[in-house]
Amino acid sequence: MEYNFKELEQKWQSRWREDQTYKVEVDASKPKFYVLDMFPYPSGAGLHVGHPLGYIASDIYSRYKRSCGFNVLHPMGYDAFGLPAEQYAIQTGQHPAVTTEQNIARYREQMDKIGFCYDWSREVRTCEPEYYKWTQWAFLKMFAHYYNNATQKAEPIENLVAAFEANGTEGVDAACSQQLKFSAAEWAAKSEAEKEQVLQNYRIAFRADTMVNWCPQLGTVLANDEVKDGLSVRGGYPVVQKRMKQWLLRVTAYAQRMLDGMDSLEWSDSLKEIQRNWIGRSVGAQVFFDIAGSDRKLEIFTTRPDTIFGVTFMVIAPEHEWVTELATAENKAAVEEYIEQTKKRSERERIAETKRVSGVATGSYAINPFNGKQIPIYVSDYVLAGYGTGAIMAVPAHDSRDYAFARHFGLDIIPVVAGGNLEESSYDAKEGEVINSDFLNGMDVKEAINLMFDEVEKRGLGKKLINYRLRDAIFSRQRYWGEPFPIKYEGDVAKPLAEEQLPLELPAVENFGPTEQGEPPLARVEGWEYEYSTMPGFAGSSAYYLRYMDPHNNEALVSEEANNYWRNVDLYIGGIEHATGHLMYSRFWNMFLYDLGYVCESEPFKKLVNQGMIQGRSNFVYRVVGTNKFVSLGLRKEYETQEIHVDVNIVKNDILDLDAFRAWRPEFADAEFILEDGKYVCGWAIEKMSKSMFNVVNPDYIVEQYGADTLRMYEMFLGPLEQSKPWDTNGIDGVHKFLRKFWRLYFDREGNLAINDEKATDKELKTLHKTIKKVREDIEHFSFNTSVAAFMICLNELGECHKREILEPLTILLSPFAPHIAEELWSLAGHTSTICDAAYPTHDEKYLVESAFAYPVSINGKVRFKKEYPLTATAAEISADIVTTEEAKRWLEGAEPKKIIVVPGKIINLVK
RNA sequence: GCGGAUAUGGUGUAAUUGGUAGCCACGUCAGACUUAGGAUCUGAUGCCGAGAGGCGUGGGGGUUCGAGUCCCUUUAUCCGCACCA
Repeated sequence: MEYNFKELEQKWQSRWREDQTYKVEVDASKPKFYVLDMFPYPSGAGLHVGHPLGYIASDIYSRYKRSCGFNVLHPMGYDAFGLPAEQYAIQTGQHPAVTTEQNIARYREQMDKIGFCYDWSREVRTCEPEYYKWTQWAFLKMFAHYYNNATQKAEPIENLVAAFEANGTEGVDAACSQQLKFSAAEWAAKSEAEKEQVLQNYRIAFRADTMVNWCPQLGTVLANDEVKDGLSVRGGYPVVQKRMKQWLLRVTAYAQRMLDGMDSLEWSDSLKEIQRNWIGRSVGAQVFFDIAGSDRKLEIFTTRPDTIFGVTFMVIAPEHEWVTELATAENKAAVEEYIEQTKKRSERERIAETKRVSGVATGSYAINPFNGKQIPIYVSDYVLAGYGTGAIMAVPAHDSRDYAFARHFGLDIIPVVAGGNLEESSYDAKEGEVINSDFLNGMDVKEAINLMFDEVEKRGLGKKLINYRLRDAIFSRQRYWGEPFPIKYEGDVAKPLAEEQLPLELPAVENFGPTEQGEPPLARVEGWEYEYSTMPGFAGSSAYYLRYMDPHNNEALVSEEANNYWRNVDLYIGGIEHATGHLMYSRFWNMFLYDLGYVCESEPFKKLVNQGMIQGRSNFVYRVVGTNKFVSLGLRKEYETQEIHVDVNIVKNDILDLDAFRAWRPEFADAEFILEDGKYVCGWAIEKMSKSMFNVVNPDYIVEQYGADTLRMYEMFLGPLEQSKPWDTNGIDGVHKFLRKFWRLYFDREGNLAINDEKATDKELKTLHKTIKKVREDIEHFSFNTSVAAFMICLNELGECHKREILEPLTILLSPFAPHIAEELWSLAGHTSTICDAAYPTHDEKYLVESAFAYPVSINGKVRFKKEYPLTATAAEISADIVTTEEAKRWLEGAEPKKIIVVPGKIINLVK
């Protein structure tokens, strides 16, 4: 019987579907395990061969865990709201719901062919009202809560109102946009609208007038993680800064908890580092500087209060609220012109020109609170409005940016820390002896910083403060294809809908572009009395892992019972590109729900593995310039040639299929070839997988040619999961050959089923148990490439063997990797239940002992011995030969260098 | 500029975590079978050398009986952040 992968893969896929083999329920009798893939955005292009990499890894792990006796939750769904579908709708008039539906069908079809063990009864789609009801619900909860810094958790906004009524802001320590100060009487005197205005300063979901990333081409604002190098991540359009009224989420309230929480997570260090940088915690001092001739005080933030005696000027951002006020009559024109100039520059230009020094004096002066010196105040765009207070004290001697500015404008540079060469550059290091600084002189920098924190506070000039680079997340998008906000307006006052009114469904529209007045598409909907913006892409993906636990519950996001059982994700697999977006928002969202008692774990994803990206491997042909002749790679130097991308699907092992090439495009129909050794060899390069480079390899094509099991194993065999690597179809034969060989183990040379009950030899048992140990350990360590290699070694060692005692455990061992062939062989061996219910084999140590190494130290250090043990030797017998380090030492002193020290496994380290 | 990662045959990679470098594959070469096939099987294959032998994990240095692995230094590539005070 031949290995007919097509037939048997279809057979088992439909059997799994009919039997609902992979459907799971809460089962208190078994330990749970939750394996999750980052759900895909269903784009029109379908899946290419790189997408399933992580899915295959998680599938192998799920099947393995299940086989080890765990109740495994392994769901899949779609992140279905988003920009591309809407952009497509604007161009074609096709409703995003329609194209999304089509794309999902295509994705599902492609995924099914690979044989994943998802519980599809739990599928979620973020664009469906039953799902986004809970996205809106969470938003309402955030609107109704504030973050209490004292208790370090979210609390109902009513508590805050009660506090205001009792004592005003006195004693309130809450996360907010601005520090406010008012008494109980002042609070009582406010109108409803004014009170709401104040509360917006504290709500976790709130509306505010802020600087946003505005993308004119997309017609919407974007969050920081959706902008890269001044361009939108989706589409690559320029982004400008603009002041607008927007919904935001107060993620900054959770900055410290997100930092602390990371200690307990099994994430890669590099990913944790990216999140730490993004949060950007820095400890410093807030200091108020008097302004000469004004009762205003300029508030700044500095991490180097020790350098305050070296301050020679101040700088405020062009967007600083006092800019025009600080500009004196004679400087007003210059300041205003500078502000105008800055406004015109896009974010991208600003980034590109970071080395250019620009700025202008306001004409006003500040007073150094420590030495009374008057220092000029400048405006410059090297100070950012969004960080700290938008104003700095400049210490040119010890900050390179201040140094460049001072040099450019000829300002004083006063050293206050000994070290460096100020003729050339500033001395930024946080070490050395403090000089020119009154009472700080002679101290070490770190000592001085700490003293200054106390000193600033003691003199009433400010206080020690922790600043985060993390910004509150902008939560509205001026787009159609997203969750509507369950918010109405009375005047300018936001009124939330009641929970019972959810979901607020997205209405149908005809035209997906902005209105003539520049309003979002929802403004076109007649009778739409709610917010016109919709929620951003990350809204729907922030809590989807919770919904999978209980996807059809209409009473709660997730029932307490389901949540207490499944708790959180044990293994999360996905791309690193979500490091600062989804993975931050999800943690924030989950922590918020945890504070409110809706979920039982504060961290959503215990262990996270980032699979690498699969790049494309392009192939080239070389056309002799001006002809329709194509020259093979090795001979191209002899001609003047032009390199042309050729479809990788008509190239095999870099050899071009000449007929397929002629048929590929009409202009090549009468192509001639200059061959080497009768073949046309193509050139190649590693590039991004994209249609324009003809290097997209479709998984369906591979499944068609080799079968899903081969695709699964080959993707794993390609290299370590975390590593990015090019897709290279050359080499897939090796894996396919392995599966065919595995298949043949069950049959004799005539093709008859030949599995028998003969007793296995020690050698065969040794091979089996070695393989079991290796494969199990490799799966646990996500080292799937080496486990595939272990299977191949096993087969090479086994040769021809039809023994049930060997084949059955091997088949179970293989089943997570190649489930279809394993199922088929399992049933051929006479089993009626599916193989995924079979217990995963465990190894027996007694078959593993083979040989031991010894490295005694001879006089010249060159002697090495190896001792072989018979297969039947036990670990105990080998241990008897071990000479401990102490004994070895004594023995070495006796200078008998040829004696052997034997150590199985671990080798002892000898000291001469 | 700051932070992180990586570097091993013609190619993808492996190495008991300091212990025989190159497992397993691809590719290549040779052979077998064969109504020449993109099938199957066997063998060889790091480099130099006829050989003995020598060299060899990006480069240089160090620790060690012993280094791909640890330390210092340097180069290249990739990723993240980037006027964050």
